[in-house]
Amino acid sequence: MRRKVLDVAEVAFQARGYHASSLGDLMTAAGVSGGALHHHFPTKKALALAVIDERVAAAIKETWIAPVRQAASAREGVRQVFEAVAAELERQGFVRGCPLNNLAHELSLADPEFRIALAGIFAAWRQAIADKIRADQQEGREQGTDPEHFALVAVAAYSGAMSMAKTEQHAGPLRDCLAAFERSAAQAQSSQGDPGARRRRRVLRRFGGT
Amino acid sequence: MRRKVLDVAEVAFQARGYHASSLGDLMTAAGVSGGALHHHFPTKKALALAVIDERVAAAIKETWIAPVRQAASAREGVRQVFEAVAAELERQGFVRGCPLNNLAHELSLADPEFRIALAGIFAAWRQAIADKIRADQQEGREQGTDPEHFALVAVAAYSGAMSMAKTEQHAGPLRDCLAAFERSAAQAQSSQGDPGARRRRRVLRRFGGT
DNA sequence: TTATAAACAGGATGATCAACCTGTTTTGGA
DNA sequence: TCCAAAACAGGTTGATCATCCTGTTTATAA
Repeated sequence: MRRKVLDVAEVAFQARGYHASSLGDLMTAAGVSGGALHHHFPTKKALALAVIDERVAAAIKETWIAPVRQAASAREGVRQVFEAVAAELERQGFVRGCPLNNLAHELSLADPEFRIALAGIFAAWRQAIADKIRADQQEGREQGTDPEHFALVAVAAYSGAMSMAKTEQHAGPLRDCLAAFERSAAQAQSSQGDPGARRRRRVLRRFGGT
Repeated sequence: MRRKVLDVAEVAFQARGYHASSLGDLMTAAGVSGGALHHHFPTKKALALAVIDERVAAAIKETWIAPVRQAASAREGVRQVFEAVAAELERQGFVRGCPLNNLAHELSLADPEFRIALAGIFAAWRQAIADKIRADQQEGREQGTDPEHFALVAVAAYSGAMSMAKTEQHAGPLRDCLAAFERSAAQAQSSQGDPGARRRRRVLRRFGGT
């Protein structure tokens, strides 16, 4: 019952937003009485916090954190996620937007508890990518890359591209962002002829080695 | 009177969002009677459309489009805007987020008219940056850059970084994004040792020149 | 079996909302 | 000066909202 309410609330908050989703709507959609809902979630805010902590965080983990960890490298992981999300949007023919960003925009300024919960998910998201960059570096790749900067730009570009994709109802921005990312990756690879980068890599391989 | 209502609505929609701002709040804040408000804006939706068309579009023009056009180059313009916005946020000590993105997330799926109005602003924003890249190219710069890709990534990175800045209530993400951008620009410049790029530049300078 | 609490039902409540409507005032042109 | 239209006032309406309250059922453990 609690699970069903969370299912319905997750979908409704994602599709219509927090304020536009009334508890009456959720009760009807979930087939739940007011008493039951009030028992599990005394207030609407409590319900939203549960959705954020249990569902939105899980969505980021499944969509982003796990694939990036499993990928051959951070760049390859980011590329795969962009590709997978764009493909899924094209398959669905509809863009609902990023669950985290959708709620972050509506609720970050509404209540400090919302804001902190949402900020924590952003932080975990970025850290997973930065950690992957650091792992790459320990294996000799990505010597000139700042892990935090890379993670921030990846998350920011994804979030912003998804914003536009949602507004335009088209996966194009995600595709273009992916294309730009791949082009810059190719450029970075070709510019490894940069003498500074090559020297730095040798040094770090010797000093930071296994 | 109409102007005062728009002023108040712009601030309220930005700070609390569309659904969380009641017409009663706006009437009180603007010192306007219900009849006056209903006279100028028959429905709440009409008011929101006016805010989008007249205020949000103007904000993007002032903050982004005009500075980019006036800048020495597209990259320099983007850099300046990031710098100016980050400095302003640090001065205010509070992050309200990007007006366009705030409304885009809340309203894009709520109503097709909202969505189309918002998508138009995004398109104009991107086109101004892409046009500046093309102008740069006619002057011999940015030969290897795709104008649309560059514009999309700039807007996406800004939007996403601002999302995080709003959620974290800190300008850090904007600063980090700017730092990553400047680093990649330096890298791109150093990799202009790429023989193809150098040759292309000479050719275009001769052909497209003044 | 019985005691106890959790889970749930269904409705009541007061507040708030957007929209609307009927008058009154102000403005601008003839 | 006169008239018509725009601008505005102030209150009403019916709907909807989140919350809460009183019972009833179900599960758990002694």
